[in-house]
Amino acid sequence: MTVSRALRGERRVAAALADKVREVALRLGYVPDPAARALASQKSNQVLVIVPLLSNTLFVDLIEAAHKVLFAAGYHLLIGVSHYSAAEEEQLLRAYLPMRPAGLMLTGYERSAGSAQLLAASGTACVHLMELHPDSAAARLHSVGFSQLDAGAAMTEPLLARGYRRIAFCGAQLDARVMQRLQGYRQALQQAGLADPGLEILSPERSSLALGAQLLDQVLQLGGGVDAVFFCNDDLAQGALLAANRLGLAVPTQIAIAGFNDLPGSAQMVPPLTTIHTPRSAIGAEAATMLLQLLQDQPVAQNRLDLGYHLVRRAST
Amino acid sequence: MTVSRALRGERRVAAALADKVREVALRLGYVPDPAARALASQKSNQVLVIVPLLSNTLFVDLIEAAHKVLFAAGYHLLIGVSHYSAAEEEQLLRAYLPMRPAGLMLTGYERSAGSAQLLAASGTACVHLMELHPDSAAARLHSVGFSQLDAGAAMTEPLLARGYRRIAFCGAQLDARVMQRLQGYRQALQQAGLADPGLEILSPERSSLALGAQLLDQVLQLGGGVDAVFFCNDDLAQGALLAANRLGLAVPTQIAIAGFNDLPGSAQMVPPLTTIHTPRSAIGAEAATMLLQLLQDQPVAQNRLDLGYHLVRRAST
DNA sequence: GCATGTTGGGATAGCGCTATCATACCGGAT
DNA sequence: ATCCGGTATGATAGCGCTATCCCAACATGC
Repeated sequence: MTVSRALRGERRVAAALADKVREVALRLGYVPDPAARALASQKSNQVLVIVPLLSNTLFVDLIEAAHKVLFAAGYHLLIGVSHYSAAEEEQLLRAYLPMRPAGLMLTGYERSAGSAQLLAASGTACVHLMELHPDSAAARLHSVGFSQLDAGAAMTEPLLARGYRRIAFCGAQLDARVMQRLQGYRQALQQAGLADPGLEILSPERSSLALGAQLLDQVLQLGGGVDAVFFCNDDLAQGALLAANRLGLAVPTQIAIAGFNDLPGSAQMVPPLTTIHTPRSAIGAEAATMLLQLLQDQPVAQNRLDLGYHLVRRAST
Repeated sequence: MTVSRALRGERRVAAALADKVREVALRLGYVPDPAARALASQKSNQVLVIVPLLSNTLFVDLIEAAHKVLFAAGYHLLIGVSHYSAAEEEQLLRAYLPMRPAGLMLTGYERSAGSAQLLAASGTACVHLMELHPDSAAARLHSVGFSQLDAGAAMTEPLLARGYRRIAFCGAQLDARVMQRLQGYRQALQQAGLADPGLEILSPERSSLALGAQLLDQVLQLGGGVDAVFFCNDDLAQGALLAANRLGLAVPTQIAIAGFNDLPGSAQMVPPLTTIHTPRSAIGAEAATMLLQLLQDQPVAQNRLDLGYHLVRRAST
């Protein structure tokens, strides 16, 4: 018992004894068995993270930052990929929750009834990423992110201010966050009296460069003097920029193109892409810190942490 | 004991009884505790995968494919990211090996002495990804991939055949696989009597679009009529293509650009990028299958599985 | 008829930790 | 000298499974 306590730093063990224990453990190469720990204490040192995709830098940034904070605190990440499917997410929860993860990090709030039930039944501490919970008074929920709706407006308004009048919106994937950005775009256009549902092009397909090119094509077929396009994601916008290049369309003079997320390649594009920079690493790190506080029964300063975003003006608009 | 056996399908349990057990387990929502299983059986159902990076589609493809095969067999992935650092890899092994993963999937063969020792001491089944082991007779080692050296030559030779004479090589990261591709490039040039160490530009930095642009700059400063550049990675090549576009350099007429790996964006570039397509998903899936055979003590058909690669000729050369 | 499998089911004893309660010890108040 | 509360250490009993041995029941071959 004393060794167990000394190594975990739990309760008080005389400093001299604790040092000796650690020294001997090191010398013998003794490492506590995580399985036995988990069995005896009824909780593991794993934190389950479920992201929609791994092939988007966005989520990788989140994971890397969270890993750094949690690994330093002795926790390990168990990474699940839901492919934007509530059913797959539920399947992952069903598979991983029995491992009694110490905590959870989930993306957004949209999930199946089964998932919600599993989560409630497990009672595991959970932090939600990317989206803030709409109800700021929901004290039981923890979230770190920014307002996707505001960010959508924050891209649209400057475009309006610059004089663009027929601004199309291209969305793919159509997950909750994309729809919120769309909502922000709509509100901004409405406020300017320029709303037109015909300017919205939505596709349920996975976001990609190739799809960006296709969506630009659709925009061009709209006619009616579309002078700017707000893509819900930099992937799409990059694809559109390349397509414009292929078609000999001048950006931004013939058509302006804007994206969202500020992915690595966006600054390199020709012309460089105007986009909204989102603080993925900070979200991952802060969410991990919040989870750690939850796990250690420390008071959490804010259960709804808004990390904002900012507009990055480049030459594509 | 009978329930345990019925649920695992281990040994023979009367079919009727086994069905009944499963039915009751389902009804009660009973799921065996993985920690208790791990403690009693001295092995977990987790497979540790260590990749250099998550921000490269290459490794994500590997992981997704391996996950699919292993998840279906009841195993879970424990993903570690080494950032191309042998020290970080060792740290990950030190953290994760005590969890007694059922198996391991590692990238390449370069690792620290400490890592090698940990691996040997653990005796865990291990499959190596991407690179084939140079010694095909090393029966104890299991690998799935392709010859990086041959692939390097397979890009260089067609360039020579097309009449390019001053072919530069740009490499970043400089991990083992990049160096093998470089070797293939060298051999091809030597065979053609066109070798020139001055045409090699190597940078230890992380591969990125921005670095690709910088490396292209360096190539242009070489002078001497460089007519083609083989980038060790599509990231770099894409960056170079964009940079050429910015500089008003015509590709491929003024300079031809080739990459490696056939990443998603490469076909979308202007002009589309000539590259080597590598079978990442197949490697992940086959490696997982091989590991599964190892875990179930089934005979493994080949302990060194060559999945090849192929040249994708596009307009950038 | 008996030794010799073979097969399905069960009893027992851990796996290596931690929760919990007990105890020893110490200084200070009575 | 006794009592008492607080603190450091220790004894005990599991956590929920599986490895292993055991046994009953029945089949097989000579």
